[in-house]
This record gives sequence, structure tokens and C-alpha cells, in this order.
Amino acid sequence: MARLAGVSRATVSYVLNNTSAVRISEPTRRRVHEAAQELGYVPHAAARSLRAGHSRIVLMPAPAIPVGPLYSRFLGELQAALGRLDYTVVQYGSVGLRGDEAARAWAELRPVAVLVPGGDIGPRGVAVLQRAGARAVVTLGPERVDGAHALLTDHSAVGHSAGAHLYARGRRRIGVVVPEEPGLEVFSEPRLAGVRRALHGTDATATVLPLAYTEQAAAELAAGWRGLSLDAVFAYNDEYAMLLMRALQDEGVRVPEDVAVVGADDLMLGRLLRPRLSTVRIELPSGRDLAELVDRAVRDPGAEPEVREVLGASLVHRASS
Amino acid sequence: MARLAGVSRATVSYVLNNTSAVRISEPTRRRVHEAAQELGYVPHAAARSLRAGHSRIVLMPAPAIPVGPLYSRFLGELQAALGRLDYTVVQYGSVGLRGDEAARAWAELRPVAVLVPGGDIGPRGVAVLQRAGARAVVTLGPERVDGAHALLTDHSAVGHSAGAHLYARGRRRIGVVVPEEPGLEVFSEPRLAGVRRALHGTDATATVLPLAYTEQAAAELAAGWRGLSLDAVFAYNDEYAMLLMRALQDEGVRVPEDVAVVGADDLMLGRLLRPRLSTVRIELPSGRDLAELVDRAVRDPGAEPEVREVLGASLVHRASS
DNA sequence: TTGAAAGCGTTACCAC
DNA sequence: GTGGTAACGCTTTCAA
Repeated sequence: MARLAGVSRATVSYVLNNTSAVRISEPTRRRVHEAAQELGYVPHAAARSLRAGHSRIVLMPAPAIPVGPLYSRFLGELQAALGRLDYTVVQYGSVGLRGDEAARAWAELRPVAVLVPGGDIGPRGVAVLQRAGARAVVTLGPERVDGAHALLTDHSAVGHSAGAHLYARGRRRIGVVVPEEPGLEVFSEPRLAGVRRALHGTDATATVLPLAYTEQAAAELAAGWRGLSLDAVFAYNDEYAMLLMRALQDEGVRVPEDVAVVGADDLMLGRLLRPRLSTVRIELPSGRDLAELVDRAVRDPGAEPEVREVLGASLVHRASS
Repeated sequence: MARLAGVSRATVSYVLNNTSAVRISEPTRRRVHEAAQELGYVPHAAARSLRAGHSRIVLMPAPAIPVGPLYSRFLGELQAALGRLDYTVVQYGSVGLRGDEAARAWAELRPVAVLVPGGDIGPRGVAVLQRAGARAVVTLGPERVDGAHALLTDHSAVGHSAGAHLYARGRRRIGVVVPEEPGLEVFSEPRLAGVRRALHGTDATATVLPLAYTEQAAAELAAGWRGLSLDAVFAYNDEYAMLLMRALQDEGVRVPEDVAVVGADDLMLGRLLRPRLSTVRIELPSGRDLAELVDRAVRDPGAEPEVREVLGASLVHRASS
């Protein structure tokens, strides 16, 4: 380090951190700043957090699957909001790691808070992180995890919206697309369950339609469509809806006359389809709210874990249903 | 620390790191492992890198704008490949930070390597990082930055492919969509330049068409379309192409008879449009290659910066042109 | 107002 | 084979 600026290391620390407890003479301040500038001095985060016993890092695992514009926006907002509160958001690329192994890897960084999709961590992982000094662990997912704060995202509400809407429109034989791509079960299973719930106790039925995200798979599904005698389909999301709708139209199946189609996520592309795609709009919590929750939890680590329902689902009715 | 396992800290270190230089008795090993297990011991990355003088962190700024499936896949591959080489990939959420300020923030983590979009850093930033111990700084962008390795992504090749194709198909008055969304200039400007280059010295012309990603903006552009008397358009990418194509078709403009349309990125949605969308397929470097480049640079920091052209562009001809 | 020194968790290096 | 010790860069307490 550059204490060769003529003063002691302590003085440097005081000046650069603007410590108010001690007063440093103006000339000294200037000398320190000049020296730092000249040497390109940058404080060493590791040394600092070693000494302090904690970091200002909020850690999130980097998403393994491509994320849509919805989640991207949420992530950006969250980063901005946490940045304003003087935290550093870090997405940890945890490729092959799973479960407690991942939690241990994250714990090595001694983050002050961890924000993690629910399925990626269990109670033991939470405990590991807390013992490693994490003052807040927040999960984002369908169910709470012991010891952690929880933002509950009940994706069955999405399926429920779609199912109830289709039923109200007079549809009774409802197909539900379930993506075959791995990693999407977390969303697709609750969405399917939500449709089932909406139809429970009625004369309508839900039929599972596994579908890979390829033209060919969609064409095959469409080829056998009439045999299924369905009058509606909830297509998991807008992208699968577009895929299926195109295949159906190519097959001569009319939308919405022969089959009503509903997607989810309210993407731009749904508005560009003909007929325009009905969809379920999903609302994530605002990044700012979440940042405040994290900050509160960090300041008061003893408090009871907060559990909050955060996912809003509302149907946007357009021409396809 | 678990020296309360009855042994010295050094012994713990040996056992947990499987140091081969010294032999530890089996009973001692067991005791250490048991204690670590019981205490939920996790090594402290900060302390380790403080001692070692460097970390195994490869830092990338987290993307500020939503990224498409193409870049997501690349990122995933890269993380996996670097993970296999025992690096930790960290995406740093650098919200408001820009230029040298961002570089300093990154430098605080003392990453062993930094991988950064070219526009986000200059030669001074590179120097800051290197002085802070980064053994490799790799930029990904249109031009190289002094002192850093460079993966050159020449997006003008994308525009050139599209322009040359449209010209070869007999089109002479070619519109080029330029998104109005901020942050996309890095891509849109070279793509436009590429079209111009393809048409240079011919009788064909390129017309700039600024376009916001909204239905209304597209409708307005389409409303005045005939006045522009264009016979082709390169729409920046597949999403803008879909937006514009829909607006044109709603306006009664026929594709490809009245106007040929070409997109870019070869997304699934292009194949689902009718007519199917011609597009420019873009190839990014494989994550594994890049990981190897990083690893090589880290092992031999003295070497000349590598400069490599990495972006492939090839036209996929479908029905829209 | 400034300087000296301790200590955070690790590991490399020497004595034992 | 094992254990003590020093040092990494920083902040903070205490003394000058």
C-alpha cells in the first residue's frame, strides 16, 4: 500500500473513509488523495471484510436458464435499489453445484445477504449461510424454507386465472401445455395444478400436453389435435402459445373458433399474433420493495422471518379466447 | 475456527486442502473433518485471497439490458467452462457506475480476470484493474482497448450479410430499422454501417428508420410506409422484424412482394411468422474457447494481448425476402 | 492531529 | 508428522 505518501496507514484509512470521529488536517487530506490518485490505489475488499467481519455483498445465484424480460427488469430494479442502499449485488455462477454444496460455495464469500430461488436451497443450506455470517437469507419460490425470509410466488394463481377464464368463456375440455425442457417444472407444475383447481368440481377437464420447444414437436401435437377433441388450451406461456398456435393454424384448426388459446407473461409478441393472444399478466414485486426488505432484515437479523405473497396474476383478454 | 478440534490451524488447512506436501495421520484427518462438519465450517474466501494475493474470481458486469437466449446460452457455457477450470464467475451488479468508477469498484474484489463489454471500460480502467492484480482483462466489443485482450464483435458483418442478401435479391431501396431504446446503439450503429458498406458503390440506398419497440410506433411507421417507397427492410433483429412486419401486414403491405424483410438472431419466433422470416444467424464464440483464453492469459500475464475476431454472421434465407 | 499496534482467517515456512 | 509463527491489507483502539 501507498503509505509512502508520507503518512501512516491509519491516516489513509481515515481520509478515504471520511471517518468523522477524527479530524485530519486539510493539507494531509490532500496529500493522501493525491497519492491515492497517482498510485491508482483501490481498497482491498477482502481485507476490509476480513477485518470488519462482514461484507456488503448481496449474493444471488446466476440464473441457469434464459430469463425473460419480466425477470430481467426485476433484477435490474433490485440491483439499482440495493446499490442505492450501498450494497453490492453479485450473481454467483454456480454451474454444477446443487443444494448444500452450492450453499457452502456461496458462504465462502461471506455475503451479508443471500437472495435465492426456493428450490435451490434447503434448511441446512440456510443454516450454513447464517453460520457464515449472512444476516438475511431470502428465498423466492413456491414454499418457505425454515429460517429464511420468503417471497412466495404461487404460480398456481397463473394457471387458475387461465383456467377460470376459459371455463367462463364456455370451454370445457381444456389442454394444458407442459414444457419438456428441464428446469421449468418449478413453474409448469404449479400452473397445471392451478388450472386443475379452477376446474375442480365442474364438468370441465384438464388434459396434460407435454411439448418440447421445437417446431416439430408442435407440428406433431397439432397433427393429432382433432383426436384430442379439446376446445381450449393454456399454453404455459406466450412463447409456447405462439409455437402451438402457429402449428394449429397450419393444421387448419381455427383460433378461437375451434380452440381458445391463452398464454402467460404478457409479452409483446402476444399482441403481434393474429388473433391477438389472451394472456395472464404476471406481476413481480418491485425491486425497491425487495431491497427494503433485505435492508430491514440485515439491520435486524434477530427478527422473525418475513413471509410474503408476491406474485400477482391477472388475465388479459384478447381475441384468442 | 475449528482449532478447537484439538489440532493447530495449520493442520486444519493441510487436511482441508489435501496438501500433498505433508502427511497427516488418518485419525487426525478424521477428527478435523468431523469438527468441520459439526461446526458447519466454511473457508473464508476473503482471508484466503488476502493471504494468496489473488482470488479465483472472474468478474463480469451484470448486463443492464435484458439479454436474449443467444447470449444467455453463451454465458451459461462460459460459466460452466470456467467452473471446470476452478474459477468462480461473478456478475457484478454495477448499476449506476460508469467508466473508471466502475473499474475501481470491480478492482476492490481483486478479481484474477475481468471480462467486460468493450464500451464499459477504457484504457485507464484496464490499468486500474491490472494494478489491482487482475491478470487478464478481456473486452468483448467492437474495438480493442489498450492493454486488454480483445474479442472483437464486428456487428457490421450482420448488417453486411443482410444488405448483400437484399441487394442480391434485386432490392434497391432498403430501409434499416434503428431501435430508439437506449443502450442498443452499440449494436445498431455497426449493423447500419454494415448495410451501408454492402450497398456502397451500387445504385441501392439505405434509409434509416428509427423505431421504438411499441405497437404504436410500428403502426405509425407503417402508416407512412408507401410514402417511403422502400422495397426492403433490415429490421435490426427478429423481434423488431416481427413488430414491423405485423404493422406492415395490418396496413396491407405485402411481404415479400411489396417489401422484403430480414431480421437477425435466428430466434424461434422468426420461423413461426408467416411468411417465415429471413434472418442473420449470429455465432458467438464457444464458452469453452473463451474460458481457455482466459485461463491462458491468467497463467501467462506477460503475454501480448490476444486480439480475435469472434462474431460469425450468416444469412438464413426464408420466405420473407 | 497523528502514529503504533492488534487482529480478522488463511496458508507457507520452519522448528519441533 | 505435527505445530507455532508470520504475513497478506485493512480498520480501530489506544497512546503520544
